[in-house]
This record gives sequence, C-alpha cells and structure tokens, in this order.
Amino acid sequence: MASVASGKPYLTPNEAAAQLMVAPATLRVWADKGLLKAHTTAGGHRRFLREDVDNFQRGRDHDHGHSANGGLRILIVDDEASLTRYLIALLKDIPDIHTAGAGDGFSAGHLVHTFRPDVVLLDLMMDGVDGFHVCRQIKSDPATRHIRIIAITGYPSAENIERILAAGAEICLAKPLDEEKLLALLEPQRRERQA
Amino acid sequence: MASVASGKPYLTPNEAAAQLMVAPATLRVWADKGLLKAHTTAGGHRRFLREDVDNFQRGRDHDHGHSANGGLRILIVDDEASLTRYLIALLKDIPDIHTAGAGDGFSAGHLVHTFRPDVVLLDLMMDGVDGFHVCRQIKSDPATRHIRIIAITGYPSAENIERILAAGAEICLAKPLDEEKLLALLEPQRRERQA
DNA sequence: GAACAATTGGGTAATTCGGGTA
DNA sequence: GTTGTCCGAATTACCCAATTGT
Repeated sequence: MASVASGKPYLTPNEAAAQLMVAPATLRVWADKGLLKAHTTAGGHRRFLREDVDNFQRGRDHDHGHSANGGLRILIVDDEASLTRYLIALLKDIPDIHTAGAGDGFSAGHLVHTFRPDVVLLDLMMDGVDGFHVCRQIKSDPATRHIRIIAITGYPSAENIERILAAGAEICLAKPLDEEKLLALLEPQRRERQA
Repeated sequence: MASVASGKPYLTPNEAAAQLMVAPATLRVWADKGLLKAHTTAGGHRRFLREDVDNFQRGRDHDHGHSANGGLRILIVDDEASLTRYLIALLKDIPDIHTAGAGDGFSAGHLVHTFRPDVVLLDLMMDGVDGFHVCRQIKSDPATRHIRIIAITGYPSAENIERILAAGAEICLAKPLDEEKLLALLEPQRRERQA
C-alpha cells in the first residue's frame, strides 16, 4: 500500500505510529492510557483521526518537551508589568491554561519559539516595541503562523483596529479589558486542549 | 507489501549515536545544547529525523533551508541601520559567511531561532532594546547557549564591559570598530565551517 | 463470497531511554 | 567534552488468533 498523505481522514496504527516516530506497540499503550484519542472498528482495530494525531503531536512533541499535558498556552506581551501581572492572575487559576509573560521585544521573539504559545495577548502600544510589527512577523513565519493573536490597546481608533487586523490579529480589545469577552475567546480552545 | 526499503524516517538515540560514532550520552549533551535538532515522544524519549542527523554530520545543523551548507552564520543586532549595513557589507563577500540583521528586539529573538546564527554581533546601546538582557537570555536557554556573542558599544566604560562579559559575551568591541580584530575573531570558526 | 497477504490486538518479556552522578 | 554506570520508566520485540482489504 502506497502511503503519501491525503485521501483518508483517518490513520491506521502503523501510519499513526510512523508519524509520531514510535512503534505501533507504543501507540497501543498511549491509546489505552487515553493520551491519544482512538476510535475502534467493529472488529476491535484502532483508527486514528488525522486531526487527533496532529493535535497530539503539536501538544506533546516539538523540541524541548514542554509537556504540560494538553492545556492552552498563552503568551502575554506587554511592557507594562501591572497589566501583565493582572492578566496572569486572571488566567493562572483556570484549569488547562498555562501562561508566560514577555516584557520586551526580545523576550517576545524568544518565547514565541521556546514557550510555543497557542495564543498571544499583544499590547499594541509599548515603549520600544512595535506591536504591529510583532504581529506581522508572527504571521509571516510558517512555524508560528498558526498562533492566534489577540491585540489589546488603550487607543482603539478605527485606524489602529484596521491596521492590526490587517496584520493578522484575530480581534482588537480595548482597555480597560472586558474580562468576560477575553475569557469567551479563550474558552473553546481551552476545552479542546483539556486532554 | 512493504513499501519503503530504507526504513523509518527517524532514528532512536542509539541509532543516531551509532551513525555519529559517539556514545548515547554524548548525543544527549548535543541535543540539550541545541546543536542537534531533536523531537520527543510523549514519554520524553528523544527521536531524531534522519535528515537532521545527516545534516549535522555534514557540518552543522542547518534545517531552515537558509542558503548553503556549511558556512558561518552571523546575526547582527543593531537598531542603527547604518552600522548594520556597514557590517553586512563588510562580511557578505567573505566566502562561507552568511549574515542576517535584526533592527528590533522581537526580530532578534525571532531570528535567533529561525536563522540559527553561530555568532551574534550585538550593539549594547539600542533604543528600546536592552543589549545586556538580550545577552543573558541567549545564554540562559540551552537551545541558544552555544551562540558566540560579540558585543559592540560606543561607550566602552569599564562597568559596561564588565557587565556584558558577566552576561556571557565573549568580548566587547568599541566603536569605531576595529575591522581586523573583528575578522580575526571570526576567521577560525569560519574555516571550521568551510567543508 | 472465497482465498490470501498484511496488519492488528493482547499479553509478557526484553530492550532502550532519561536523568543524576562519577 | 566525552564516556560509564545505576535505576525507574518508557518503549519495543515476540508470540498467535482475529480482523482487514484486495
């Protein structure tokens, strides 16, 4: 049987094992433990949705095993320590959410690759850091393009909103922050990541 | 029938160590240093792509398809466009040297991971970017700790020099730049990378 | 539908791995 | 900087009956 992706929406144990760089026997262990979602045929054979395998790989794999089983990873980029602390305090007690903060441009660029966030909360008006530029850079690299960007600004002018959306942000929130709105944006993805 | 005769696209630590003719323990050190790209299974075991190991064996790890194999990769971090242009002009015609420039903190943090430089030429006095902080961050991450940092400053006070060396820089050069000294610092490593 | 080659599931034993330390 | 050794944990190999796909 030729392989080559495409076609079927599901993977057989052999195919999934190859993608995850592991022996088929190991895949059984993971499936039995519930780490990897698996469906079963009438005869008892396992089948894996390509999407489930991709998600599993993204969450567990990737360089320096940031394990943190499942969970939504949120990077806060803001040079205002008070707002960063507020956001971390707001999010840190929610189950399945992991946060990190970057107070300067270099840390932001560094953490985008090492912390590997699913979402970036990005303040637009920072001293010495151009939020629009940060957004464009994240969206222009295939390795980080999938990251959701939620912009935050104290000056929600029509022009600023238009610019940041054009740069690839998902939405632009005004200060002071509407907590419910922010949490509503994060909740669906958080639930997906619950393991 | 079986398909791929050459076998799996990945290598286990033992296999990779055998190919590189070192002990598995050494491979761990290299992977932790970020010299060799490694993936991890859900259980924390390392896996290496055959391609990454081959590249590493050839000379150095260069996945991001950036230009030639071999060659010394130099990242210039400076918000002063004129100095960056000057340095790129100085270096770009030297064989086996590849350059990239970052004009702001985010780009610097981003390029440290995507351009994968061997050396960073780091201006200490930038608007909105703390060079000392950048240096400390690079040296505190196992994935980037191996990068040589050559600091550059227009204010080579004893205190500044001491601070940047303490942060992990290899040397601190004063402006205006002594070209011969800079090239002498790069030459030995450039020759290693020629292959 | 019948036949056949390849794959899978289950269970258990054997091997390999990671991390700390010398 | 590289290698050896120890131990608990993760991964893998091997057995054969059942399932799957052609």
